[in-house]
Amino acid sequence: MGRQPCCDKVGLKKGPWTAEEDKKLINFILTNGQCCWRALPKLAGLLRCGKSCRLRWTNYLRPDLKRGLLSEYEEKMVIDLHAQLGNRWSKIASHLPGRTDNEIKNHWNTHIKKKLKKMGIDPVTHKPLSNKTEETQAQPDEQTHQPLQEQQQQQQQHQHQQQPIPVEKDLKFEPEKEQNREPETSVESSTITEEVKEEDQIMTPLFDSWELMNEFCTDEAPIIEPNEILVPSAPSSTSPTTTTISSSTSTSSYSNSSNFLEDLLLPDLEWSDDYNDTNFDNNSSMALWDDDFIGSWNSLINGDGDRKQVFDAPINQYPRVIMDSDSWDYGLF
DNA sequence: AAAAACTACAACCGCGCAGAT
DNA sequence: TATCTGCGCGGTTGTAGTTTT
Repeated sequence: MGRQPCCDKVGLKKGPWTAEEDKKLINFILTNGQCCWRALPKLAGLLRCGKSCRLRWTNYLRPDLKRGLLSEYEEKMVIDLHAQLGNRWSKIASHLPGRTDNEIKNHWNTHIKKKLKKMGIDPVTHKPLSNKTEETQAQPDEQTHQPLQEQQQQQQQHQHQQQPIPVEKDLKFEPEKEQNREPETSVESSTITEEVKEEDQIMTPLFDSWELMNEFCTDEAPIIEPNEILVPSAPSSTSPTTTTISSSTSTSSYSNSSNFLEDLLLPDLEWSDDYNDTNFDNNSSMALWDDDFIGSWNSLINGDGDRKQVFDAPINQYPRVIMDSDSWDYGLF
């Protein structure tokens, strides 16, 4: 009958994670991969519920995460996607590799909302704010927020002009469609989209195509097995070859010890023999953990300075993560 | 210098869905 | 088929850090 409960919650620790706990979690996942979250805490020696472990891993410790503030480009993406999808943060996050739904949600609530309001845009409807809507609609709408596109669909349905677009269609980010929007329904959105499109051209090397991005979903990423983790070991002038990742910093008030991952039972993290044999061209070779990324993670975990600064680089300088389905086929993951 | 107010974000909570039994 | 759990999602809370008074 059914399954065992997630956790008995008795004697389980709550609140901020400590460096020690992070160490255990990382260590366990790197060694064993992600197994079922329910069993993980026990196996990893953690007094946490599986849910908490999953959250900690997916939102903070996962190696393919970008850290730091969202770039302007990412912000625009979020705004545009929010106009289409509403508060479906995980869907929005799936379009922004390396970003988590939690991160985007927080950023939306703390930064973007204010920004839009300042610009005179209703962050809920993405329409220009009138005094009336600002005062009387903002709060109630928040509860019953409908994505702009859905509102449009309803309008369209109402007008019997065309068949409704299936909701799932929303999940595809289609810049072309943006252009076809009726101006009065997405003034800001289309403006943003145009800017995004401009940037898109610049960003093409990162996001090979919108199609590619649409297909990428962090949630769909295969489980990373330890023997599948690729870490460059080739000498680099800019980054040490060591894969040592040291003590983490976070709100969990980590120690400044730089020996964090020295203690980890890291699997042999070496170049895969296949690494240079992939069909990626060398200039755009991708790895889960490339030099820059390892450096960034080192910085993050070492706590050397403001972690936000570590990633305060243009998006095209972010470490790349596997995001095209072909990659899975070549044993990189 | 200290207290209050504000900000940012990690973490928690509760719910719903999908799948296991 | 019914029951129950695992997991993921979105909303909310707690708290550390920062700024203002």
